[in-house]
Amino acid sequence: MSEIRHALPIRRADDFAQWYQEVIAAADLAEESGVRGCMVIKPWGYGIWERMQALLDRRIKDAGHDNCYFPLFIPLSNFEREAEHVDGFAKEMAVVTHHRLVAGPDGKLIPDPEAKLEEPLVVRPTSETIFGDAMSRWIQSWRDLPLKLNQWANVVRWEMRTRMFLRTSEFLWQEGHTAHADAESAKEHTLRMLEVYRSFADEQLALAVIAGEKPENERFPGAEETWSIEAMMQDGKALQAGTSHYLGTSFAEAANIRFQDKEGQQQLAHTTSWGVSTRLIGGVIMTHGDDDGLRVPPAIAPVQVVILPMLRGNDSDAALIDYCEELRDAIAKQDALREPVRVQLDLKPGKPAPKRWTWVRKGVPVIIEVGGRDLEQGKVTLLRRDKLWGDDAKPAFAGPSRLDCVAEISGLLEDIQASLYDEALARRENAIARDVDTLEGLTAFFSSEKRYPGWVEVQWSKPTGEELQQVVDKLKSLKLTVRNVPINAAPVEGTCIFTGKPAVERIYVARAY
RNA sequence: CGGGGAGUAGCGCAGCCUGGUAGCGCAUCUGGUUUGGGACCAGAGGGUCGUAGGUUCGAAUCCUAUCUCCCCGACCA
Repeated sequence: MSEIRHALPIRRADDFAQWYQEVIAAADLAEESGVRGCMVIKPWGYGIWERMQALLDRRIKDAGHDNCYFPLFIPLSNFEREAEHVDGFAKEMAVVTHHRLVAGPDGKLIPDPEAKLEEPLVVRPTSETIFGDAMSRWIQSWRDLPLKLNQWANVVRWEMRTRMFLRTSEFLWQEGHTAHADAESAKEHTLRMLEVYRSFADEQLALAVIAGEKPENERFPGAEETWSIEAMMQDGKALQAGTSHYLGTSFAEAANIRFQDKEGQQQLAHTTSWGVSTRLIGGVIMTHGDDDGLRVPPAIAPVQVVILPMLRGNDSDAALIDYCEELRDAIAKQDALREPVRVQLDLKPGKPAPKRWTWVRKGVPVIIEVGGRDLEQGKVTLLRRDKLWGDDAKPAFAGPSRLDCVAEISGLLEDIQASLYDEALARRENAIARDVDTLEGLTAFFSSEKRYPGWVEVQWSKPTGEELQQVVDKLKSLKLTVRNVPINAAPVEGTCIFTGKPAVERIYVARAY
C-alpha cells in the first residue's frame, strides 16, 4: 500500500496553527504586508471575498436594505458619545492627528507640527456613532422608520495579537445599521439578520453554524442583546462568524435619534447593527481545508471548474485546445446553484501535473484534464477536489464522456456543495457532547487525551452580574468561553452545572478563536 | 503588551559560536532527452544577509536600537 503524497508539507493533525498558515500561502490567498497586522489579499483570496459579497449583498438587499458609504474618519468627539462603546474600543484605536509631512532635522519626513488637526480623527473600528449622527438628521417622523442601511467597508482595530483573516488590524466587512420605531420591531430585525447570516453561512459557505444569543459578558459594547453564529473549526475550537446586535436606545440617546410618533410625541429610535467580515475566509479555511490545501465550496469559488489540457508542445496541441474550448463553452452555458457555471480553461504555459497541483492547493472544486486519448474517445478526465484520493492512494480520476460531463456538471457542483456541508455538520455533531451534567464532567471533557475535543452543550441558570462573573472566571481558568445560547434548543430539565439552581437555558461552551 | 522563537534568492534552510566579500535543496530560465499523471541530464540567472547605528583594516557573523512574523499568555463584537 503506497502512501498518499499530499500537496502540503504540513498535516492538520500535526500542527493545526502552522497548517493554517501554510494553506494561506499554498492556496495563494494572502501574504504579509510589512505593516503590523495588515495583509495583502491576493486575487484568489479576494475572489472568494467577492463571491461572499455578491451572495450576501443580494440577501441584505432582499431584506430591504440600501447600501451607502460613510467616511473612514470619525471625529473623536463623535466617537466619544456612547460611554460603553468608547470603553470597548478605546484601547485599539488608530488616530489621525496631522495632515501634512515636512522634512525633519535629519531630512526624514515627519508630521508637520504646524499641521496638527484641531480635533483628532479616529479610523473607524465600526460605524455606529457616525451612522447615528446621520440618522439623527435623516429621521424626523415615524414615516421615516424603519431606516435600513448597509455599507461594505474596511475597519481598523489595533489588535495585540493578529492572525491572517481571523484577526487583522485592518479588515473588510459589511456593517448594517437600522433604526426602528420600537423595541419589538428592532429585536425582530436583529433576529431576521441573524437568520440571514445563518442561512448564508450554512447554504453557501457550508459552515454548519449554530445561531444563538451571546451571554451578557460577551455583548458588543453598548448593545442590549448580541446574537452570533458560531462555527466549529477542525481543531474543535469555535469561531464567531457573524454577529447581530439589538442596541436598544443607547446609541439613539447618544446621537439624538428621535422621531415624532403618530400621536405627535417625540420618541427615541431603537437601533440595530450587524456584520460579517473577511474572518469568514479564515472560517472557510479551517472548516474545509485539508492536507492538500483549501477546498472552496462551489457557491463561493471564483472558478468552479478548471480545464487543464495535457499539452505536448507539438502539432497535436491545436486540436486539443479546440476540444477544450468547446468543452469550456458548453460548461459555461450550464447553471449550477442558480448561477452560470464559472469555468476557466487554463492555457498558462507549464507542465500539466504541476499545474494540477496548484489548482488542488487553491481548492477549485472540479478539475477536468484533457489529453489526446480523451480527445480520441470523446471523453474527459475528471477530479473532484472534495474527494481527491482513491483507495489506491492515487487521485480518484473519473472518466466520463464529454457529453455526460457537461450534462452532469451542474449536479456535480451541487453535490460537492452539499457534501462539504454534510461533512462540516457531521464533524460538528460528532464533537459536541450533550451528556455533560456536572462541572467535573465539563472539566474532564476538555482535559481528556482527545486532541480536539470540541464543544459541550450544558444547561445553566443564566446567572447575571457577580454570579455570571464567577462562572466566566471558572471557565477562563479552563481556557473556555460561553459561545452562545442556541435558538431552537431542546427544552431544559434539571439544574445548572455552575450554580446548582434550576436550569433555564442551554449554552455551548468551547475554546474559541 | 509580557514570555519564548525567528528574519540570509520566489519557497524551505545551512553558514553566525571561533569576523576575511554567501551556499544548499526546491522553484525559475536555456539546451537536450522524455511525454496520460507531481520527469531526467547538463548549464545558467537571481541575494545592499529585515532596517539603522556602533566596534573593527574588514561584519550575514560581535554590540545597541528598531521593524516584522510565528507560538504561549493577557486583551479582544
